[in-house]
Amino acid sequence: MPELPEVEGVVRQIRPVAIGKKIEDVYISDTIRLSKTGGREAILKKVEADSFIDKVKGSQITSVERRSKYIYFGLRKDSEFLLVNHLGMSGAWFYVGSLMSIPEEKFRKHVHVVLTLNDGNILAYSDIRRFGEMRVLNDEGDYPPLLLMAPEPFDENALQHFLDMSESPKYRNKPIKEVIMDGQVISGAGNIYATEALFSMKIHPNRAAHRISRKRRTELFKAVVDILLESIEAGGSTISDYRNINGESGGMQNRFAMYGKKQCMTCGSVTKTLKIGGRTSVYCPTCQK
DNA sequence: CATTCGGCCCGGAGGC
DNA sequence: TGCCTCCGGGCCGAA
Repeated sequence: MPELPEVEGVVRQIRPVAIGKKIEDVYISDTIRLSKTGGREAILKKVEADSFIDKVKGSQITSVERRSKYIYFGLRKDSEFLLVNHLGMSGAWFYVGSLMSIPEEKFRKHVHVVLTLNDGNILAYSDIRRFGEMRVLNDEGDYPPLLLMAPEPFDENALQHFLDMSESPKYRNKPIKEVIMDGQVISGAGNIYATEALFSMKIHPNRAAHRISRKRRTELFKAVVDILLESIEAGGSTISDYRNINGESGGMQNRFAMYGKKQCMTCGSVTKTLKIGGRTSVYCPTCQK
């Protein structure tokens, strides 16, 4: 499940091969078309398949940026607009000569959007679970949730934002893990990195936000930033479906101290799990208080 | 009016 | 082998 570090890795790889290229053709899978016909909105949100093609085909890619867990493709055709993509649970981009060059069958058989570039290669979007999203927007304002996202965690105002939000009426009584994973409080940290940061700080995931001192919350925020940076460095985490645009897995999963562990690496206790904010949360009952 | 909760978009994995 | 259940990021609408 791609979180900030995985999306950052993808963006860093797509940027040099995509910027300045023209999108000569666009393909949408029959599966997605069928979903739209059936009144559902798998992947393509608020836009019909043919309308999506009309808008994107013939445009030039002017920028590729990450914002939280979203990828923003800056496109230009007559005027500037955005193609915004969220990878959901299992979204992956592949930059290849043809679909047959996508390394694994499970990704090949779930390709739903293909952008043919004028360099002879394609950017193919595969999404096994179809939890991903694509939107065509004039700007961020066309999709208001984007405007509500917390600052980038590496921005200088992100810490203050986190401290303020975690003390606000809406969040102060919530479990700290749920607060960390809320994209309006911290951008880009999901289950994996929230779990790791809380373990490194020895904080119980169910502790109410306001029951942690400001000083400790400041340290916790820094722990989140550190784990995100470490993961970017390691090429992201591959649990099952994350791959970079060359089909390679990340390396961060080998450095987890708590996520997915049956036993605490520090004290040997059997770990416990709890449902927090609807997500499975693993923690050490001995180390985390 | 604000918060909470279930639904939605799904295939794959694991249990029986 | 085949069916059932669970899982999940994030938004949305109903309660």
